[in-house]
Amino acid sequence: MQTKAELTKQFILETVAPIFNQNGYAATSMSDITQATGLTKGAIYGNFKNKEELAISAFKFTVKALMKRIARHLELSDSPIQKLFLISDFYRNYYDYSKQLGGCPVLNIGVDANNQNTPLLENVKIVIEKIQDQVATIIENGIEAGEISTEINAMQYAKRLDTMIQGAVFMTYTMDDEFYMKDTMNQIDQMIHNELKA
Amino acid sequence: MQTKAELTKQFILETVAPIFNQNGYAATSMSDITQATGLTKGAIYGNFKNKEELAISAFKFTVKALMKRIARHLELSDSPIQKLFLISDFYRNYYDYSKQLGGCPVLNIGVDANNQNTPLLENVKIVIEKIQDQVATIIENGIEAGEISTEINAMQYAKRLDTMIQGAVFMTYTMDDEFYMKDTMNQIDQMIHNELKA
DNA sequence: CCAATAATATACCAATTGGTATATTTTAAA
DNA sequence: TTTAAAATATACCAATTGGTATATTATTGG
Repeated sequence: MQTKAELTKQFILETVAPIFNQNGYAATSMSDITQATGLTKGAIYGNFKNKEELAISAFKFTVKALMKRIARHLELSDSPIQKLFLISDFYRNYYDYSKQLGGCPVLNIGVDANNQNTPLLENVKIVIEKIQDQVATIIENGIEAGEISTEINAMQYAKRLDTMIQGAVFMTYTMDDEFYMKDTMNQIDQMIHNELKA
Repeated sequence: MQTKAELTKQFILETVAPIFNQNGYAATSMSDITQATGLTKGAIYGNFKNKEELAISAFKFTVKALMKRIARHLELSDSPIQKLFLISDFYRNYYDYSKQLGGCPVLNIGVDANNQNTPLLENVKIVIEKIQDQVATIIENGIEAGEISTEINAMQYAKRLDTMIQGAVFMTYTMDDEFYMKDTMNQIDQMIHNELKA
């Protein structure tokens, strides 16, 4: 059984995470947080050392939910190459899903923290590396399974896919137009077909 | 001859633009601005209505410089397809150049203004559309000149290029690693060769 | 060189910022 | 049910926020 405090901490994070994600670090005030949670400063500062620790925890909270969701989606197939198609499939609906999170945490916090909040930025970097490692592993498994050409540099392609996806997320949000997301995913599917397949 | 006030206005913009671009709107305070310029609030508010107008003017100032630089680079060839290669060529060195601007204004202000500052976001949208129109025009000229396949949808490809470039800018800045920029530009060159060429 | 005006500096405003010390309430084990 | 401890609320802090009214200084055309 969870203690009351653990539940409160959880509640604060799930309430505050989308706010930080939407507004950014500086534009989110402690009074935004007390207002949204209905709690007082005592409760917030009792559970988190300061604003920065809260922002980092909130980022981790959002990323954890996102990663779990992706991982679950990738379970729909065991085939490495099909898993790659499942990634583009996941991002086809990412605009709607990520809106619930307050936007894409990697993009938003990545840009927001740049030259602003070093510890926060470090956490974003770690997440990006983790994602790319996972995609690279899928590609490597595909090569071993004979599904993907041995010519392919797994990490390079993982980074290419990640770069294209982040570009599509940025354009989709900024222009408020899902065309970018959908078209980029079509482009990625074509890449998998034409360049990656053995 | 420019009046003293016009020179001051110019000076404020060139001093303040990179600060807004780096920090974002909320994280840039009026005292940051007075400190950086060495001017007082009287001078700032005498030249700009308020913080928002200053931020918008600063964004336009940066974009103007950037667009001029790109336009000049594209003058190096008259051939549409060579102009496309010149675009990727320009962005190969974009990390170093854009650092002087305080980062990529489209990416930084685009993300920062999302759900935060509607007038600022509108200005970012207009810039993105303008850029895409220009690229689409180059592609259309290439089709007319017989350099580019008639199968190509100019605007779709302009958006794809823009999306990939923005993704590369984001990854390069967030990871502080130019690999993303360089590799994406190689990828774009390959696309031009393999998909666009007539 | 002078006067009208434009430009900038100064001093101030209420509101809000992140954070803390302390008081109060709630929790949970005995 | 009592009680020690944990969790939350309250009241406060100095510093900073964006912005303004007014005083002072520069500028520039005649």
